Amino acid sequence: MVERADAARNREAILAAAMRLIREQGIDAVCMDDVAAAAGVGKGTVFRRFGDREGLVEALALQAGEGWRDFATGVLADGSTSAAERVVLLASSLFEHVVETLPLVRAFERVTSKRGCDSGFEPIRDGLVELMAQVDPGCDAEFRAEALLANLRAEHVHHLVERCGMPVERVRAGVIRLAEGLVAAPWDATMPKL
Amino acid sequence: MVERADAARNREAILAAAMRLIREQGIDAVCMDDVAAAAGVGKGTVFRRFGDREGLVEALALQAGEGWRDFATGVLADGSTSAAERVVLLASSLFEHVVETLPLVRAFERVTSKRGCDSGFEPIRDGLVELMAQVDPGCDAEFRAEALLANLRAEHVHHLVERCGMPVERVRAGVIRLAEGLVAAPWDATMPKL
DNA sequence: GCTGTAGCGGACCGTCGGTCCGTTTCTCTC
DNA sequence: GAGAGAAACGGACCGACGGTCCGCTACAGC
Repeated sequence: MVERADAARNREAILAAAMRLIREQGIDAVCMDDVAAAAGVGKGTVFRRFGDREGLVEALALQAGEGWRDFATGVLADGSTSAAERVVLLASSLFEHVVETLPLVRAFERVTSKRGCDSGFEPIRDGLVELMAQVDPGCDAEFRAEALLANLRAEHVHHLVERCGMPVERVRAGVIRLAEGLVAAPWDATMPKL
Repeated sequence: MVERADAARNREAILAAAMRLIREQGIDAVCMDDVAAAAGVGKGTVFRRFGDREGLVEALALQAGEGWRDFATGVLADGSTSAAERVVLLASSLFEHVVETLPLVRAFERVTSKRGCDSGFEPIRDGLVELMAQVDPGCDAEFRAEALLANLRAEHVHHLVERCGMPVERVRAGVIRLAEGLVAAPWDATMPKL
């Protein structure tokens, strides 16, 4: 059974309304009634579509992260660049994605019981672990990948920018240097400073 | 005016009850009525003492973190060890504290609007930044300190242990190697692998 | 003991996530 | 185009929970 036309229309309206509200007010200030009202539908419709609050935020994050996920998948599949380069590329592109959709990704991190910066994120995480292992076989690649990802959590980025007052540019530079440092072979005298 | 005897008794009872409930069930499953009932006091008493939910969790975190804060303050003041050694010592001791009180620190991170793994944490954070600057003048010490702390968030540790299935010992080793790596001078050929 | 006041407790309130079910609307078939 | 059946709708409703209020209690100072 294909999705009914009105159902599809409502789905889009709800996603758009929720996205706008969360961007404007932050997840904690947005309740499901607000979303329903802003979308011009009944509350029951929101829950019918998305199950619960978590489902709605997850659907939003999935939608917002689609472009980045495609890009990242391409990076992982691209054999023409070194593993180290690909790690840096993944980190910087994820950073851009997180910065651009900060309130949403933050909402997702807060609300979901799953981890990761995005839904459907696991294959990319696993790819990153694999790259880390290629760069330095014998290291704890999983721990290292997670250490990098910890610096890319929306909550962490938000903390650096809002609470520590770092400009986004400075955080970007730090993230890239950190990624470079994590994939620089320890014996490499040209390892950039973090 | 000194705190009245019954008030002090109730304060302790509430803290103990809340601590136990959060440890047993996690912060999300514990409501304020439960805490009041478990402490054998009225709900109003809980709110009178601690203001709100956040205040209660903050008081708990403050109490639980007291020992570690004292230790860390001592480490910062100890001039007989190198900056690099002190960074590693701070990281490993904080890791132990976080592991030992995981549910509580996690609750604190979730509930509070402040950041940091603990209340009264800022001076130690600042000391860590200072140490990073000593180790490598010219680096972005604040970013580097935060990068280390990001790996010591209760949520991150919980993620590694519970979701990734890493034994605590493995995470501990990773954290220590990461700290060592962050304070190893880039030109140092003996830098340990992360 | 008496008294003033800090403290107590639990009924009460508003909000919000989630459910339910009578009504509406779409789509498929003839 | 009309009728039937299913899918979707919507908002009244419910239970849980954080937080408040205020009449009552009991501690501490005299």
